[in-house]
Amino acid sequence: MTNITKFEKKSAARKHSIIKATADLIIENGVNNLTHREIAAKAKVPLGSTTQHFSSLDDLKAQALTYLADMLDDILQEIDVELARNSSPAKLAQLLYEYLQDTVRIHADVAFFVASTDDPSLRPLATRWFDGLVAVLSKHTDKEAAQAIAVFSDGALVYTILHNEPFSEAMMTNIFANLMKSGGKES
Amino acid sequence: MTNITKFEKKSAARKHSIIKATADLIIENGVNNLTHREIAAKAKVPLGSTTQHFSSLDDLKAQALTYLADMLDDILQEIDVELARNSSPAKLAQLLYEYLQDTVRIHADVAFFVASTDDPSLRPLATRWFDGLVAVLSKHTDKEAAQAIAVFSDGALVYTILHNEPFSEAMMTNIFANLMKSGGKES
Amino acid sequence: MTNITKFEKKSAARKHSIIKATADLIIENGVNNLTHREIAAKAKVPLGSTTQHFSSLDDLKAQALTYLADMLDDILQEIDVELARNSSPAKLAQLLYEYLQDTVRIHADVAFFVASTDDPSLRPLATRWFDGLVAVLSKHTDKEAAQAIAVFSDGALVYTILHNEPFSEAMMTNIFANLMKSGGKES
Amino acid sequence: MTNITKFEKKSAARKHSIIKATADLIIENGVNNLTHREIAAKAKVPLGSTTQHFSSLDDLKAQALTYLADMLDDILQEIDVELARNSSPAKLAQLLYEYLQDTVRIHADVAFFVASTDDPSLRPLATRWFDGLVAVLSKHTDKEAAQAIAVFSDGALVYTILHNEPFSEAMMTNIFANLMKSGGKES
DNA sequence: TATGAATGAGTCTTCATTCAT
DNA sequence: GATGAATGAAGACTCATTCAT
Repeated sequence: MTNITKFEKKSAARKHSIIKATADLIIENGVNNLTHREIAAKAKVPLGSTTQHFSSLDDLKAQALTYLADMLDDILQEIDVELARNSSPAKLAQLLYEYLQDTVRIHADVAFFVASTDDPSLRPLATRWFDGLVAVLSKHTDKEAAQAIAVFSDGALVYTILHNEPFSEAMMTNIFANLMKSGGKES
Repeated sequence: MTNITKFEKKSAARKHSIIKATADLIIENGVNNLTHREIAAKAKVPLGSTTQHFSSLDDLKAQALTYLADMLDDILQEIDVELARNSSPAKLAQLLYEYLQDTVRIHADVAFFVASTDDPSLRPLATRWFDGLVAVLSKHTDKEAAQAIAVFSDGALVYTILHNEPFSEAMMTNIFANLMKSGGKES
Repeated sequence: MTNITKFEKKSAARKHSIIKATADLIIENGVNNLTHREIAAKAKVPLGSTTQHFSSLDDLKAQALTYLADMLDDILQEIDVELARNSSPAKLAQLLYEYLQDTVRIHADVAFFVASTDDPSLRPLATRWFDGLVAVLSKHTDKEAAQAIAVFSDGALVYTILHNEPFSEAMMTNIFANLMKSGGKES
Repeated sequence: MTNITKFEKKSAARKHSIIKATADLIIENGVNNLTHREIAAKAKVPLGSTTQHFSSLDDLKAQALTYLADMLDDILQEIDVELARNSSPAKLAQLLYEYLQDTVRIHADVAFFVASTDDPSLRPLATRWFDGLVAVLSKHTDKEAAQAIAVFSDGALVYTILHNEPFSEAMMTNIFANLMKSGGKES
């Protein structure tokens, strides 16, 4: 390993720690309350580092949101695996209920939405979860039901944020049962 | 009409025009991008007027959001009236589809959500639509189905914002049919 | 009594209540923290009244300080009367100690000083107490001792403000005894 | 000298020049009439620099007052040295008379007093001179006389400010003679 | 390349004073 | 004369971004 690569590694590590700190602050304070100073403090790097590696605060924000979106992909994969074993409405409800209990992830989801409200170029981050969920569900039900469930799950996210508690697992079980059944019949 | 009431009327009118301008800007630019200067320009009043009647920008924001929320109540009442005549899933889907086509109103709804994300005291504004819709729907189906439809409709709102087009009316018809039927059975 | 005089009386009463409220606020918040709004609120008069009867806030401040200075004259007269009966150092110390315990009056004295620091035209208000005390004391001791005691008493005022408790009465007795004795001898 | 220390030196120099400018303005205009703008103009630095190194205007004010207080300590030390050689009342009167002739220093003293009137946390600055003077005097007379002289000297400061001329040196000589004699006798 | 001081544009907010009613 | 809405000047403060070192 040459010195140059060492440098690069070090630099990349620092860059990553800044992205991570930014992501943490997005979860904590919301996506509209970022400042270079707070990010530098959280990441324990000099202020200059937060402008050195990123063309602007918006750029850094976008990268942090992307980082968070990648994280959400992991949940999706877990859901995919679980549904392969058991795709009953109750199982699906359970999996989504767990997701709604994860403060970090639902705040990340909110951040995608809020950010894309101000900057349309960030919309793909906000639709990634929706599209992914539809794809996973489509393996077990028809496309229309999959979409219905995905839309419902976004509604449940909103409910959870506004009520400070996840939408009822029992009701989700019933609802998913109906949506999947009907989906199967109608498509 | 005495001079005093004339005064009050004029003053109230100006205050209202500031609130209206703020509401317009919320719809146009999002709830996180308000400044006294832009509000004053939009309302065509001097900068000082925007602080004369409101204790802070947050206060003004809250009043503008309340004004928008009151506006949404009107739609709800229309839906209430329409459903009294015909509460079929297709009719419900049609009414919500119309709502989702109204850019101003869905952006208002988003503003409630986004604002309450940063300031919990604004949450009641964000839940007002949800609670109202549940109340209206409860006249025609059981409570659980009413909630399911309301949650779904929030999801459809998110879908609409993120995709720049309302969620399919046809699919909503199917979905509501299932949710209402099931609601009827289970309760 | 004609209507006009009634008006005048009413107007004068209102003006006086504004001056009184201003004086109260000077004691409470210091002479540098006056606003028309707070004065109007304290006096329970409309905002306009506080500018109608006074050419400026500085004018109002000056009148309020004059009102307070007049109040201090009363103490001086009491001291004068008391000293006529007993002009011993102990009596004098007791009288000044009482004065130093009166929060309102010492804050008034501070206000004169602070105000005259910013506006030399107010200096006469600040020297009125000093000059009056010298005059009263001069009846019982020579001029030089009278001045010495007056200067000392201003120092004791400063001490009292900074230490939040009056300067020792016992020490004042000793000190006055020396200053008066010496004054008698040396002049 | 490394680059880093060069940086620090330059930065510290600028910070110091801002504090110095603030101190100058306190002497010139009084402690209640500071603005960032005037400070920046006086220090010949951009407006932003006056907020870069100080958390608030109050913080800057406090640092400027501390700077002035440190300056006053120097006089005290001179007095200490002089009194070691000759602690006669006449010498003491001469030293204090010199002090009262120094416009900058007496205005600094006034600033401590006025500032601590609005912000009790600044009181230690205002009592520093008094406590120091008592300590120095205590080497040459008893504690009570030392306190008496210090109180008197605060009174003489007030006199000087209000009359625009120092209190008489001759009278101070007499007064100190009496206070020290009595002190000597009573302790 | 890394750093953080420097800058200045822009923000909210306060309030004396004016003046229409 | 009485009122309080209207105005705008001025203030404190924040912070993204630049750039000298």
